[in-house]
Amino acid sequence: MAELFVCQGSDELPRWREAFPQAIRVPPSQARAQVMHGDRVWVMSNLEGWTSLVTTLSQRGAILRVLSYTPNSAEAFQALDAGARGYAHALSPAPLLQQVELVTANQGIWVPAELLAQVVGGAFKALGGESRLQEDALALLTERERAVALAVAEGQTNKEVARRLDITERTVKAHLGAIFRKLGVRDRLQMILRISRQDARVTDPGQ
Amino acid sequence: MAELFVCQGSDELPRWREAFPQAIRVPPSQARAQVMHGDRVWVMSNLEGWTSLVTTLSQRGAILRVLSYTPNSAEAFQALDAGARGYAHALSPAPLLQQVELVTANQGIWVPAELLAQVVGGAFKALGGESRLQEDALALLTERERAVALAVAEGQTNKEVARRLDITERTVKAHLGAIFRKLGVRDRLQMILRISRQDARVTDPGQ
DNA sequence: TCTCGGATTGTCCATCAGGCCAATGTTTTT
DNA sequence: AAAAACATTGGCCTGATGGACAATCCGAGA
Repeated sequence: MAELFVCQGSDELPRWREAFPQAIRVPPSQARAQVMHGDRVWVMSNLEGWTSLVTTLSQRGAILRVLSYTPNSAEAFQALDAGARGYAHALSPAPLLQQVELVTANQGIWVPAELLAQVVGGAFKALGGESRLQEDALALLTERERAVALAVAEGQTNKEVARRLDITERTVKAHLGAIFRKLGVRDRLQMILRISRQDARVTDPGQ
Repeated sequence: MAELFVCQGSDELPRWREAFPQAIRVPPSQARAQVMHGDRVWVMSNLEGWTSLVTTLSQRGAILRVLSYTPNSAEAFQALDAGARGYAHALSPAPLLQQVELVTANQGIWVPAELLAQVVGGAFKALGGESRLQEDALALLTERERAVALAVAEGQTNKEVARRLDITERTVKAHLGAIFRKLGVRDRLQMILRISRQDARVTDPGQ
């Protein structure tokens, strides 16, 4: 039961490597030859013909997960329809990837919380995972800090945020400093990754 | 984070008790009062108004699973649509129930394998068939530029990227300049928003 | 062969980002 | 009432960032 990662030579995905240090990288040309029943396989959605590859390998009895740089519901459907059991952002942090691994290895389906609603149907109320943790991070902030954080998360500069909130750029910096301290990040980049992308730790229902 | 089992007085479900010895049985009348955010809840589908109960509790932030004596895809859909993350046979053996627990506790969805195709397929149809892949912003970049972009998208500084790729910080800047030009963005923030968070549009104007 | 795009590095420079120290006024909590 | 937290702004300083202009090397084509 090998752990395999099908990708182009260029993609190293350090976070993925961090999550699965013992896994094997496989070029798409050799995937069909190497994957066997029971293998756990990750496939990048930027490969040529990834859907047919996923179909083939899942019919063979492998557990398929698809990673995408641009997750969207349409692609998620393609992945699931092709037989994948998991679909996530290619740049997801290691704990999240391990969570996906855990879920899919146990006959579960894993898709990003924000796509869940669309995957299951119109009115699916998915209040789990990301949104909750996301709000946890934002919940640590004050009203004003949250406003600054959200503006910065849209890619605005301090000056632009200042104009939008009608305060001085200096004040924006003050809020940002407080935000960084509270969230334990070093700069706006890390902050964005913290509040706008999925973050998860594996839950062990250890009785 | 309690483990709760909402059922009529008659249902004892020894297998369920075996799987979760420490769990609490709750009559449906008290479920709304006792369930809190983060609780893991199992609901029997033979209860009056189980769908609204599931909806309420899942919106409250609990993790919902539905157990049925007569599993079928229609009911599975109802359960998922109401916010449940798991759906299984009420008489499933203990290890399977624990598996459902594990999967759903980790943001996964669990439905019986024989219903999987219909659930996924149904959602697929509901959204209007296959759709075209949006062009990948990363595809516009060269091999090296992509590597830089991905590293930067993880929140790394130019210096860190330089170390990782074993090039000068100056070269990193050169690549970034080319990336910004190609993607039409002004800085790394905008680039990240561009390559790692493309909005999920299902609309398909072409065709 | 000669040109073109890509990878690499350099210097110079204006701007941006954040940290540090400090201040004032308001609101909330104890 | 006193303490703590929050919102606001100031100056100063260091390092990070990105553009402009320019150079070298290399492989793929015309």
